[in-house]
Amino acid sequence: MIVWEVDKGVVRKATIKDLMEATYTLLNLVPQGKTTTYGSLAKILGISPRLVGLFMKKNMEPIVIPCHRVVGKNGELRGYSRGGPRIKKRLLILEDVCFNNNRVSRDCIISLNWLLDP
DNA sequence: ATTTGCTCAGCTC
DNA sequence: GAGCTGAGCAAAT
Repeated sequence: MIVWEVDKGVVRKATIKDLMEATYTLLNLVPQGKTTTYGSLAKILGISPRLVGLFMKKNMEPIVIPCHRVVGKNGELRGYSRGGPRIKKRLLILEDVCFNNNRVSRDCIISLNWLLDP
């Protein structure tokens, strides 16, 4: 479990809520027409990929969080609680994300790691 | 292409 | 508390 710095050197463990907020913040960095993966987010946050999925499912704030821009590492859609993968794909196509064979094509997936590096 | 093992918060009982 | 369930992933087959 990662540590979460508050202020004045006060440090505590990251709560689930912290991690959820961090996840959503990172998600806001993903531009329209691109996607990222559960694993990539998880790696940055130091949590398991499953947990990222769990956050997406649990969160019930519809439009503000672009949950549909998170896909499996191989480009598979995985789940979508609001209407299933069909709807998820439809949303992505609406954003000009390229597909081949029900998978998001590689060049529409960004890792977010190299966005943070420089 | 398919199977296997790992992982961990939430949900149910 | 114990046991089951996933919006996942990587390695082995």
